[in-house]
Amino acid sequence: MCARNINKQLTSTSQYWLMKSEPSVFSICDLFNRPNKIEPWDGVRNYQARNFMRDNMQIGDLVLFYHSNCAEPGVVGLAEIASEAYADPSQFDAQSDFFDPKSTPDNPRWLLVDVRWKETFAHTITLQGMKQMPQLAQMQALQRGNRLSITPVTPAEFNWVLSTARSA
DNA sequence: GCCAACGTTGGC
DNA sequence: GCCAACGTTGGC
Repeated sequence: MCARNINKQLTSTSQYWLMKSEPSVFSICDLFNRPNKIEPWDGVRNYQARNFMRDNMQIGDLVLFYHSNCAEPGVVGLAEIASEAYADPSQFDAQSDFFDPKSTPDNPRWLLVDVRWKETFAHTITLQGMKQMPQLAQMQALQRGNRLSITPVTPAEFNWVLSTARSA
């Protein structure tokens, strides 16, 4: 076993995540329409978000799928982590917006995981609504100034959002 | 489109 | 290692 795997076992902290996507770029409907409903989550270019994928995510972890930078920002559905972290191919593609000339296949800087659709909520759990919920007052994704596209979610927060979505 | 907040870059 | 300049995110 390599050091990284040992580290992952020791430091794994979350089974639940919130992942943001701009629906004009990639929405939960786009995920639903993918073959096998799976999409490689490419384009993450933030070290903290990368480290979550590399060090803490595990296959089967559940994901709150969040639409950002749109008319009604909020959690729109549920997905799951469907792969270990691996090199993001777009970093090697000179035609891609995500091209990184400083990265090499021998030592890739950026990783991704595959994400699989599980559920699309009947109603969006809006950012505005979540801000009113005392149960979510500590939720990392809701803290002022937070811009991370991937954040851990506690089991209590996750269960609250999911039960709210399903009872709406 | 504005702009606050934040991350990254690079000169020194 | 500091920090100013710059780029990006994302709510509004």
